[in-house]
Amino acid sequence: MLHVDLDQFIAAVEVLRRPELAGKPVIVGGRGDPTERAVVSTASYEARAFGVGSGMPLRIAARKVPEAVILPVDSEAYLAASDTVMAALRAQPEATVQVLGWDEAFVGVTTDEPETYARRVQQAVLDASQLHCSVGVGDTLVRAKVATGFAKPAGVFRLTKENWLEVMGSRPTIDLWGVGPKVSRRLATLNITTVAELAASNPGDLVPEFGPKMGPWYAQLGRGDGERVVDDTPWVARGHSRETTYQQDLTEPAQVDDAVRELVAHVLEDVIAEGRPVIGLTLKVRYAPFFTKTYAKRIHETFDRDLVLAGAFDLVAKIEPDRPIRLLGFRAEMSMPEEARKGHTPTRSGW
DNA sequence: TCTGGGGTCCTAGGACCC
DNA sequence: TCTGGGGTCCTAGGACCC
Repeated sequence: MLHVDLDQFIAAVEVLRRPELAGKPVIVGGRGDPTERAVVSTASYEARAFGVGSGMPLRIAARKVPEAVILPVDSEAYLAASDTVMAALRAQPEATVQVLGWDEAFVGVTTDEPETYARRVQQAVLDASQLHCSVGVGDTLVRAKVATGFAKPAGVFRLTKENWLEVMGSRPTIDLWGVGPKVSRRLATLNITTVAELAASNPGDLVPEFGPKMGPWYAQLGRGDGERVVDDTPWVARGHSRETTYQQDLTEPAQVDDAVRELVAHVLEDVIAEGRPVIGLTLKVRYAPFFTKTYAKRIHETFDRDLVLAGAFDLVAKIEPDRPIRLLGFRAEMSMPEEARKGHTPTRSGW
């Protein structure tokens, strides 16, 4: 199978509609105002050369590259570009397409010449969208996904059982898709620092540290093994949430009340569009300066706005008083159609 | 003048039941 | 008087991804 990933997706879309930006350091984030609390969504190669990367506070990025062009996030434009790209992928002969986000997808296909097929896919995407992409070829989803990292920019790379350890074995575990800073550190306490060491580990040995599911899963990840089937089953959302970081910390209860009403109203719009009842609520609170608490409760299946709002205020009542609040998030979990409980991947989530 | 916003899934521990 | 063992549900929190 193939893993297709657009290069510099957001920055590339911005440059497409503003050609004068080509070759300049472009940073996209927040409302495009580096004095606000926001982070970088994407930086162009030119901006990355200055050490700017996604996730970095916008004001720090602006300080690193004073001459950068800073643009607001325009999700509708990216979604439209994404739809064009995904349609081009689905139009490929015999392709099964599993969308992972705005700018990437797995493409399942049976062919003796995957590199040739990959080049055709790249050309089709370019023709349809004027965007360049990189393609990883693999015999599992994990290997195809990891291969794409070696294909950038605009290339093709193959990673299979045959060359997995040769290519990945000496790399740190954090290079794996699904291993982050915390897990790589915990693995290191078990004397596992490289992919080869993880691949050679006994799955059972990881259970005490990571639990019955995650332990064996990490061992499998180290070998590059796992799912081999691209699944194009439509995604079913588990829930919807809204978060807001306030430019000024909230200090008054009345401010919190207003903020919660607004978040709940927005989430309910999304939930109502899904047409499935709400069964759970979570309130996330980031207290200034920087620690986060979540409060959750289950509720009986309901479509009723007032019941959801009442549940939200049950959770608000648990907020620690006298602490300034920097962020509020509200999530509504929805009941699932029984047949959709397992196995689906989000088609769209952030960037 | 640090640290977005949208998601998914897993785990620990307590409550409660038989 | 002391208190097993299995199970489920719920809340809180952790980790990761794009």
